[in-house]
Amino acid sequence: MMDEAKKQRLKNDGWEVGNAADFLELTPEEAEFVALRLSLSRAIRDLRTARGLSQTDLARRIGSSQSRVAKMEAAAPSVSVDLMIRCLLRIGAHRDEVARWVARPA
Amino acid sequence: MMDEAKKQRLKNDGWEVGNAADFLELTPEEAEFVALRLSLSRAIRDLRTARGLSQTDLARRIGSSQSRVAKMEAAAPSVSVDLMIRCLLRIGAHRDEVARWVARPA
DNA sequence: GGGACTTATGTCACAAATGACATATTATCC
DNA sequence: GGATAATATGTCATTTGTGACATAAGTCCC
Repeated sequence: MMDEAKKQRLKNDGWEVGNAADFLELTPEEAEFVALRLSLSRAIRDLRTARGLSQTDLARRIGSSQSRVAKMEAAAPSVSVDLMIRCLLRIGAHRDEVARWVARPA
Repeated sequence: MMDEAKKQRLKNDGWEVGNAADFLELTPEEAEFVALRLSLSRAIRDLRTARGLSQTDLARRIGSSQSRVAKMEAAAPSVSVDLMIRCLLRIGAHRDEVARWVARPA
């Protein structure tokens, strides 16, 4: 978390401090959607590293490429929620776990 | 639920009774994925009717067409999970509710 | 039976996602 | 600091998803 002192300094320099939703002017729904995507992407990275797999390993396992795994973990816009969920299920996660990540606060 | 008597009759006629996963020979992950999709589609219909909206109303609200709403509620293959989730959030559902539907058994 | 309304199904032009590949950047070890 | 592995970023042809439209089929009231 950014401390108050830094916030004040930035503000003096002409910056406002907010979150991604503020910056990109997202509606609340849109903000929830990106948060959901972020949470899923983190889950993929966590699960993968927990299993001791490289991105290349995981890619092979789910029939995709290393670059796409990287993009999934970065929650890149070119990655759909479908893909992330299918990926998680493929690693052995179950619906209820996916659900936890869907709900998990950013 | 189909009763046992009917199952027996069908079997006598040369049918086996199973579920969609059996029939389509889905892997367990794939089966979980379609169950997840089905649950979301039902959620959309339930939420819509609970709000007293027609498919056309909902379509307008989410910036889509009546036909697409119909396809969402039918969990048609041409509908992505992304779309269904964005739709639910747009109607006013929140991440934790979406999560419940994601986890809900078929 | 004929409107008015709602939902289902088919099609299509266009947009977005996907896997693959190349290449760049960043650790990690010697 | 060079070699090696891991991760990130860019591009592209093909596939898939999307909104829109038309039209069929079902429902309800008169």
